[in-house]
Amino acid sequence: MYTVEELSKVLKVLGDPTRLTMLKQMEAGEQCACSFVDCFDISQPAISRHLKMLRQAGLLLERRDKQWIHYRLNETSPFYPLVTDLLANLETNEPSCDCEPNCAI
Amino acid sequence: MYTVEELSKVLKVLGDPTRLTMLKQMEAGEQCACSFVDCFDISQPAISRHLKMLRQAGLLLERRDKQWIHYRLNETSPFYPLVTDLLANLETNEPSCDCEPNCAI
DNA sequence: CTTTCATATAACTTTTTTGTTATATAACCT
DNA sequence: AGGTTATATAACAAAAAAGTTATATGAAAG
Repeated sequence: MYTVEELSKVLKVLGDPTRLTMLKQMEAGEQCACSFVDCFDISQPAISRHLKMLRQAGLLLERRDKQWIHYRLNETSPFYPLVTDLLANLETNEPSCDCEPNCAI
Repeated sequence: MYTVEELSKVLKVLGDPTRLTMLKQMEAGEQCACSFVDCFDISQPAISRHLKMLRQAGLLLERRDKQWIHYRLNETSPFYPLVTDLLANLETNEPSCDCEPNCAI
């Protein structure tokens, strides 16, 4: 059971096309932050702030590998079931972002 | 399947404590607009705008009875399953709003 | 050690959201 | 008709969100 405050806070974070697309991409697995920078038409700091919001909502976990930071869905979040359910009903972004990240995965 | 644009738009509308609480109250059935005005600590025009946003997102239907307007969840919305699922996992607001609407229901 | 690359943070601007007060509309009630 | 009640809209102010450029941090590579 979520409280109104905590659920509305998470829904607000989810209610943005950039962040929703980021999550959709992480549905398939870990994503390097650099791949988001390549995919979206906004600046690197803007990407960084979107990721921070998702992290602060507890929806993401990060893993540092050398200079790259990889983000993935936090399966232990109380909102993980909600997130996966939403993503399962979300169309893959067209045209799909097929840019190659310059990290070694 | 929802598109990123339409889902993020609906989640943004849902991502507000006032609107989420309104929906929770409508989970039990139709609610008179006047009862929202009594329940929340914001002005009547603010209530009216929140209801408008929920209506414009297609989440509500309205029924006029004399001077009162009653709102209820739109069961035919493509987002109705999502909304009911969210509300089912949402705590009832404490302290519960037990103000009596002055309409004859 | 200095440069480079990936990412984060700071400072600031623009846009969006949410509230307010004042006013309009619509229905009801003498 | 004229007053009252319920709801909506307009105009505006304050707060929050989302973007930008400039700068900082931290790891890698010469």
